[in-house]
Amino acid sequence: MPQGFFGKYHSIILYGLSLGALLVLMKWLEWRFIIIDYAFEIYAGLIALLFTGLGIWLALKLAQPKTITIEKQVLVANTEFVFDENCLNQLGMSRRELEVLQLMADGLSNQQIAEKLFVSLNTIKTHSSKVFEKLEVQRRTQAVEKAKRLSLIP
Amino acid sequence: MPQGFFGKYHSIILYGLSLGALLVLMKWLEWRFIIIDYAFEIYAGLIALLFTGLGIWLALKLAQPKTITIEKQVLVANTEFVFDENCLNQLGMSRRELEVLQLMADGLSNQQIAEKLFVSLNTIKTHSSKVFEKLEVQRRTQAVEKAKRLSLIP
DNA sequence: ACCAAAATCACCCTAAAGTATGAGGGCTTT
DNA sequence: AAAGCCCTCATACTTTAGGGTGATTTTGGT
Repeated sequence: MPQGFFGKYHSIILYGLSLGALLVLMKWLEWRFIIIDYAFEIYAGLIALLFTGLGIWLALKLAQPKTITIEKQVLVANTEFVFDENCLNQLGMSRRELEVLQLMADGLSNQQIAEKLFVSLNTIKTHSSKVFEKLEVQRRTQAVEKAKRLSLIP
Repeated sequence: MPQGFFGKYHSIILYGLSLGALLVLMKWLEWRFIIIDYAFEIYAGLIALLFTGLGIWLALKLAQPKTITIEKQVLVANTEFVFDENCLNQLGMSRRELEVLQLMADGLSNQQIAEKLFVSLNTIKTHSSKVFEKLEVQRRTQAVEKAKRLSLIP
């Protein structure tokens, strides 16, 4: 702010300085040639100047800065994955179905998923079918692709 | 410049005019009614108050708002995809095989890939088998997953 | 022009995936 | 208590995927 301050408010500062210079000049003239009749006006001017400056200073100091949020797009290789539960509910997907979907995305076969979850192959088939329905896809590769797009899985 | 001058510095001009007007007013008041001992102090206080307010107003009007720029990082899905040709050659993957792999990643069935590439289903099967060999996987879901990890496909 | 790699296709077979339907038990909501 | 959802499992069937082998044609490079 130090150098920016003069840059931004140089008009006001110059105004102040010139007014001050003018007053000094007038005072000098007054002293030189004129009787001090206008002392009051001069003082008033000085006070006005001073407190104008004070007001400006106050305003600049106390003004709460406006925050401008600039969204900077950053390409991140692998972002922290935030699970979109809203989307999950919206699709009506159950926990178990999501679990199966995740394992599907890991490239496991239905048989492997069944073993991993200690259920039968048929159960996994049922789950995967429902997942395909809810994701409106026909194949597991499509399901995985779509689930990733919807942030259901990393 | 004439109207531009006023446009740029009208605040300053108004300030000057109002200062002058105030002085005249006070002088007039002084003449008219009051001879008080502490007239000067009162006037000075009024002036200080008034011009402090004026300064504040000026600062708020003229100063471009103090801004705090917050750069919010927006995570953008890896738009720029840099294809790793080295890896491709290292694996001994051919163009056509990569093409099949890409379509596989889009969730297409072998039949759909065959239609899209104007070749027979058996050809696609041959290609996909070779892809699986070279990627050392057993299923297409695994192939897609690994290919993405290796930056062979977006 | 030749060789190697790539691309194409076919056939057969098995495994896996996917569809459809039904059914029973557990849980929550109404 | 009934309704509804979820999870489970089964059976039967169709489709797709994948492995293996072999063959022909294109293509790219020395």
